Amino acid sequence: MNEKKTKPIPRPGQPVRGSKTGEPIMALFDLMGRRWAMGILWALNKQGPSTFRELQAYCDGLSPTVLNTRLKELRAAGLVDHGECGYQALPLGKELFELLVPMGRWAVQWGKALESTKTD
Amino acid sequence: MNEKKTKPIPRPGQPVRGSKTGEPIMALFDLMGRRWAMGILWALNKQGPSTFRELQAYCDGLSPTVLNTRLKELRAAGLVDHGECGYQALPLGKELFELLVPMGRWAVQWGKALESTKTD
DNA sequence: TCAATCGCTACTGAATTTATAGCATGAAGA
DNA sequence: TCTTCATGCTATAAATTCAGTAGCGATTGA
Repeated sequence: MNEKKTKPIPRPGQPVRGSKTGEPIMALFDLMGRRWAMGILWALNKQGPSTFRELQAYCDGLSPTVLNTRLKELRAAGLVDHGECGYQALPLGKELFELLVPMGRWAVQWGKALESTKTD
Repeated sequence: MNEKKTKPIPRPGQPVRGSKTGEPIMALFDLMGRRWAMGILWALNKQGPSTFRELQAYCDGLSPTVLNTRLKELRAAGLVDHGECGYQALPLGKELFELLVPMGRWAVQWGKALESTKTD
C-alpha cells in the first residue's frame, strides 16, 4: 500500500545516473558525487564513531535530511554502519577513505599552485 | 550591463559550500562532489583531448548545460584547459586523475565485496 | 514527571541538474 | 555565394536534489 519509491542507490554492476555501462567506477562517482558524501566519509574516519548529531556538527550543520539520505546510501554501499557506538566506517569505508587521504595532501599543493598562478 | 551573477567556484583557502574553514580538501570535495565532475575528468584523461561534443558523448550524453558548467569550474580550478585540440587536462588535472585511478581499481573490489555480502 | 538526548521525518522553498531546442561562428565544398 | 556541416555554447522549462526549520517518538536519568 505504501510503496515508498526507493531511490536506487548506486552499486557497481548496475546502471547508474549518467552511465548505463555499470562500470564500477561510474557507480562510485555517482555515489561520491553527491553533496557531502565524501565529507561525511572523511569526518567519520577522522573523528571516529559518531552519533547522528555529532556527525551533523562536524559537517558544518548540514541538514538532517541530507545527512540521513547520505548515511542510508553509504550504508547500502557497505561503507558505513550504525551500531552501538553510533555511526562508523566499515572496513570498505576505511579503505575508500585511505584513497581520499592523498587527495587531501594534493589539495594543499593545488591551493598553492592556484595562488601562484592566479593573481585575483 | 549584464552582470551575470557568477557562481563562486570552490578554491582552497576560501569558504565553500558546506565548510567555512577553507580547508583545501573541503574545496576539493565541493568541486568534485558535483554531478559529473569526476566523470568528466576521468573521460578527459582516458580519451585524451576532446571536443565539447565528444566529451558529451563519452559522458553518456549529459546535457550541454551541465557539461559547460563543469568545464568552466574545472578550468577555473586550473585542472582543464581549452585550446587547439579541444579540451584537455592540465598537469594539475592529470595529477588529480592519477589519484582517481586507484579508486577505479578499488571500485572493482567493492563490487565483488557487495556481491558476496548482499544477496538481492 | 520533567528535561535532555537520540535518530529521524515532514514540510517548504531554493538550488542544481536534466532534457530539448536552437543560435552564432567558422571551415569546406558546389 | 549559397548550402552544409561541426563547433561551442545559450535559453527555457521541467524534474530532481538539497537546505532550513520544526518537531516527533523513544530512551535515559533525575
